[in-house]
Amino acid sequence: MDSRGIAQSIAQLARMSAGDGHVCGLTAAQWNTLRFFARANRFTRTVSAFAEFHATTRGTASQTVKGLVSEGYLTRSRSDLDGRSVRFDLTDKGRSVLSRDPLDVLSEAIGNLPPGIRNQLETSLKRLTEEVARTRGKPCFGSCRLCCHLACTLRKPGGEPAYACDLLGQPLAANDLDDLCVNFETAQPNVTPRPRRDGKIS
Amino acid sequence: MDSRGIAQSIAQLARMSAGDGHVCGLTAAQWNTLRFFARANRFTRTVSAFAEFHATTRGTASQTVKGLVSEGYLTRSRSDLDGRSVRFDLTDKGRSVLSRDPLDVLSEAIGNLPPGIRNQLETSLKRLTEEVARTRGKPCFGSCRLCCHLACTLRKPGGEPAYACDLLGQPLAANDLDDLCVNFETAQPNVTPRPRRDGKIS
DNA sequence: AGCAATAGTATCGATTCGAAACTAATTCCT
DNA sequence: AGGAATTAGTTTCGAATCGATACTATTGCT
Repeated sequence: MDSRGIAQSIAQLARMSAGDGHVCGLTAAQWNTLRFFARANRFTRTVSAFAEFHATTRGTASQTVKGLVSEGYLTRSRSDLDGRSVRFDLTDKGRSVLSRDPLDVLSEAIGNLPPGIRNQLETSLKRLTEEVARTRGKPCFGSCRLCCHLACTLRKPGGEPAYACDLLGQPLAANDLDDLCVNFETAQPNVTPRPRRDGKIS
Repeated sequence: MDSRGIAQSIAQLARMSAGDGHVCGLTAAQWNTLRFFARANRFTRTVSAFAEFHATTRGTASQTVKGLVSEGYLTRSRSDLDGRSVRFDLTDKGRSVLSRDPLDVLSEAIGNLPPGIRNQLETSLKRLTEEVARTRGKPCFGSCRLCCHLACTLRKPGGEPAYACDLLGQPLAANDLDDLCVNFETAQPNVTPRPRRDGKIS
């Protein structure tokens, strides 16, 4: 099969797995939104970040989020650091409905792959995502663990390491490190970082 | 990353690559439709097959196809074999616009993968597609070449082989063998074929 | 203080979608 | 052969989605 065929099979796999929509009374857009807010770190659980992730406009994203708030799947709270910013968090109801995520049929199929194959798949997908994001000029949403902005300091030898985000100047808990972040940038030499508006650093 | 993360990255890759819609004046749904009719064999270029492939209803599929016909990307012709059936074919205009397919950014990224990695990716995707299709009870749309219904007869030793579809009882040209087919069934032992309504055989 | 950029919201029109009703052709069953 | 059930495709309607645009409020820069 040629590259185009493989590209289409990725698209079809995503379409097929996304479900027929309307599972548990949620639309496809709402499922995507919940998945995003379940995986994004606290700097990233915003309307703007979700809009960029979901390749839509802020207006559309705002509407979808508003619907989920009014139905009790998300809570809305203003940011202390930035008066413009609003953060959205999953409620217990939101978390519990995600246990019936229609995308799980794909997750399970992936879980059935042999570990080596699965790792290879993950690596390939990461590479493809980065490459497409680069040609599109869009951010690529990785986790802190592989991000060039992750700062790790060891208080004392043999003790617990402390993490922080270099870009935002904010501390990171150990279980924040695997969550998605808008500000992700691959930790890798010989890559000129794309221009970006800075965070709350000054 | 866990299986769920990989599943989501497949979904995100598809979303990101599908483009912001509206490229060349075509919507995302229209692009998907053109891609399908460009890859499907003549038994499969129908509204019903496309609806199943695209995980939508026949009504929606019919509307999208109707729009593409009226804009000159597809032609509509009734089937000789089945008076109910209608076949749609790409026009030259349809073929030419596909050369600017926004999905090509992903195709190119895939083309940049090392051949071994690309083959591994293709294999994994095929396996995942089959597994998801099986749990969903949906057909999986493969090409004749790997289909259990492909019949190959050799007229005379050393001559050109002749192909046919066992299920439909129809001859297949050599360049039909790589196209998508609704009736695809993996050629593989120890698999009980799922129940299906038969084709035009009798 | 003044201006530009950013985060989020609201509104409007076009498109899309799913569900259901409908026509016509075919197949199944007896 | 004849009638019921199935299948292919279309149409219509209402809800949801989306993109574009305008708007408010906050922040950053000078």
